[in-house]
Amino acid sequence: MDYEFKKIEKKWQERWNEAKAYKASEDRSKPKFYCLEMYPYPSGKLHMGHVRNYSIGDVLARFKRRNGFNVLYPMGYDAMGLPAENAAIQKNIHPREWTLNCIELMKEQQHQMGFSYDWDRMVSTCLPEYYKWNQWIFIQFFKNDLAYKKKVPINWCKKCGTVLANEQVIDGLCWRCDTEVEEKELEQWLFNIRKYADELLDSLDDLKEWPEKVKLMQKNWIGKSVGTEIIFQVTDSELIIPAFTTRPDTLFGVTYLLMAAEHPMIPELIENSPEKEKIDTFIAKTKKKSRIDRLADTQDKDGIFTGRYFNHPLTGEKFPIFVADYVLMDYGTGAVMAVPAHDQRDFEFAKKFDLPIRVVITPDKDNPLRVEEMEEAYVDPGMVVNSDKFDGMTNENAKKAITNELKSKGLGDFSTTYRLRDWLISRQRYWGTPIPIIYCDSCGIVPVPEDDLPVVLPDDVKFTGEGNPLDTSPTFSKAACPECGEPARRETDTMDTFVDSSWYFLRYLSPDDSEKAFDSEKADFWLPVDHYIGGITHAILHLLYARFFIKALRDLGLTKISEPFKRLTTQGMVLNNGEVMSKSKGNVVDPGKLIDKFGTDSIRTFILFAAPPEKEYDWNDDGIFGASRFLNRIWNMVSDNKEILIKYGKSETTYRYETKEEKQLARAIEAATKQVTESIESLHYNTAISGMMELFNELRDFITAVSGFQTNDVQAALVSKGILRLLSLLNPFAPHITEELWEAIGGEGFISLSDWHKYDPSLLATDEITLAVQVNGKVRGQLVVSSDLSEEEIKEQAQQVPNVSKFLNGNIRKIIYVKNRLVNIVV
RNA sequence: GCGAGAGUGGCGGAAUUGGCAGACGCGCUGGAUUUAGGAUCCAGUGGGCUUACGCCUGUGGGGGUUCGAGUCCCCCCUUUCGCACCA
Repeated sequence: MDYEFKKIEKKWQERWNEAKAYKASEDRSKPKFYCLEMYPYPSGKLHMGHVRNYSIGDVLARFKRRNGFNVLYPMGYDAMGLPAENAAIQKNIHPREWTLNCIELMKEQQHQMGFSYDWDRMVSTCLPEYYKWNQWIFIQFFKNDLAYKKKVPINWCKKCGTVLANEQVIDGLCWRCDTEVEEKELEQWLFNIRKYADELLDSLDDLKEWPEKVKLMQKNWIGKSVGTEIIFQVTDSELIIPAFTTRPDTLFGVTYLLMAAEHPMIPELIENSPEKEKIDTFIAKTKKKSRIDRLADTQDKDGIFTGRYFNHPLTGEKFPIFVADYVLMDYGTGAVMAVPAHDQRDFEFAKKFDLPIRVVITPDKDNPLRVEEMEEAYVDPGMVVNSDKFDGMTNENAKKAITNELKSKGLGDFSTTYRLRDWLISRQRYWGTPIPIIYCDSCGIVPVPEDDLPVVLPDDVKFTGEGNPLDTSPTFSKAACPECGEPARRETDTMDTFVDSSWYFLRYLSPDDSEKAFDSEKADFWLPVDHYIGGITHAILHLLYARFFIKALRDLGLTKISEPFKRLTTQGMVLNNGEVMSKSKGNVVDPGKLIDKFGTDSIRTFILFAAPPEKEYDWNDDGIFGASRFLNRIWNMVSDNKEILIKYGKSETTYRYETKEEKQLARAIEAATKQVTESIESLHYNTAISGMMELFNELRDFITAVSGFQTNDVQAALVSKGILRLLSLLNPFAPHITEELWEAIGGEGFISLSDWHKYDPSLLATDEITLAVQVNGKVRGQLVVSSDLSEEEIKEQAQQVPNVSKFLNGNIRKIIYVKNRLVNIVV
């Protein structure tokens, strides 16, 4: 008979609510612990990924609370974004209505899961009370040169009339209407994240409790590269072309120069070229294929001679200038010095266009590389040759020497470039934060005065699926210039929703504050977040943006901290048959149905037991029966032993345990406490649960083996202690059933707010130890000895073990004893 | 191509500093019991050999270090993830 989980779970959720059991405040008498989960996009339905994410966090929050921490554990909704707008288009429902409805549904399911959030702190980013502060922060950024407007290339869908994010371009086509995406230049708003590139990179080292993998991904994304910028003089011209290189040591091996098709200097360079038309065609072709084909054929290099030459900065020699499709405008300077002997791409290009190849680095100076014999570029370190006065240097030394030479002649300098680009935040969409800017013909770009915030999203808009709905509002874009009062135009772009999520964890600290974005004092108290849990999918973008925000806010004097998240756990995805769960694949497992069938305690216990948090988990329905059975067995064990639990439950009496069974159970209780405690701390919830299962098995074995224990004070108290301990340890995982059983046996208050047990190491010690006895590393028998026996005696006894002696043959070379573990006899 | 992980029973997964591989659960097999439930309880469960005590073998493959290797070192294979012409 299953216990009545539905009734019980509802009962305790209501009790916790009424008592505001998990409310957090700035109580300075206890150490603080900020436990944060990545807030969800409110799709309306919880999916298994959410269940896993929040179960991980909830166990931690409950554990820390019971260990004397003042725990802040909030929840909110990342409520702006495209799905709401699509719902508006498809179902003719306003995004706000759709979103708020979804939030209610989602919140209801989270309540059902029994997560111990402080719901009074809930935040929804789609409300003007929240996005007002996005706008306020934007204005602070704008005033401090962290937000600026610039013409940038973007993905443009003509049919939808909107910009697309890179992820929304699929095989060069618009994800929604399959129209070919154009590259276009548009005036867009950007955040100057590059200003923080160095700090974002360097302080990764301070994040000791982040997964290396995530830090590495961020490092690669920032892509810092140190080198030299060299100025190349165009022959018979005043024009100069700067090029960035990480290999200034190969400067004497340069035999041509390459420029990106988008390079702004090209029109001037080819102005008078007889081949102008051909070059233009090539450039047009290259620009068009950019994103689409560049990904497809990264091997085939193509280019065209511009008809122009440059003079080598140190030798004065004349070399040709090419336009090449593999040179990118948005990295470095958009121009590259080509060294075919020491760069594989240049090598291939030189072969194709029959350009000279000059060896300037060689691995062995007595036996230099021969161009004729080279089948690929030599890119490793070596000795400098054919480089005038730099010959004989190691190439590492030559990097500095050659750069210094260039520097002294005003032809170059040390330089650093980054792969990281500034963060483009403009979106031509409705359901986001309006960018608080007004364009005035006479005053230019003017921020909305802070007193006029928020700039609220208008309702008089049409959702047609084409263009920015904000442009359809007859009123929104009309505004008076804040400076001169003349009629002006309001910005209709909205912000990327990653802006919302870059600081929401600060808003939780004072969600109802109408005076400021967040309370700096509270931020100093609660931040950094002690443990942040979320999907690996956000390893780069969200986590990098949030780190950037905190640093920027710090420099604005609003917070003292430099890193928002102290410890990070990226939980693995929940798959189904090896595939991501998605509506289109029809393989979504609905947690709602499972809650209904098994109860939330079983689901929580199961999902945490199934695999360690960081690992992917391929969903399998069967396993959940195990968790459900486990809880039912505990329920029955408590019911069967109710009398002794009520009688001995609160007893503090300590007893001496005499029998083997008593000693074993007493020890198992402490061992489980130790294991569960340590496993939770290291987030190995699966082994924590197996530890509790072992304790249960020990209790069951004791109850079965020792008849009449109910009437024996020592034994009844021991069983009672064991069961209570089990409930206590289980509570963070299965909070409802444990509260109910706790109450049923006369426990006072909430078990979820009771003190966590410290294990007693003295009870862990045994007076008998079992050793494995090996001969030449192979286990041949076992030896049970008293724990105070000397090493000599143990070695002696080991030889007498029945199955061991026959392998000895009398010639023992060595005996190795590993304390409490084994004896290995080498013959 | 570059970078970072991961390979353990039928399955999910355990294994302190190198120290009895397979904890715990699922599944499966056999048994008990029952107002038949995905119930409960007991026993078994890596492979091979053996009537049995036991023996051999076994953590992707191949070498090595060691009294002893899932764990450390070298080479290879498979696989997942990230980046992908970054000058």
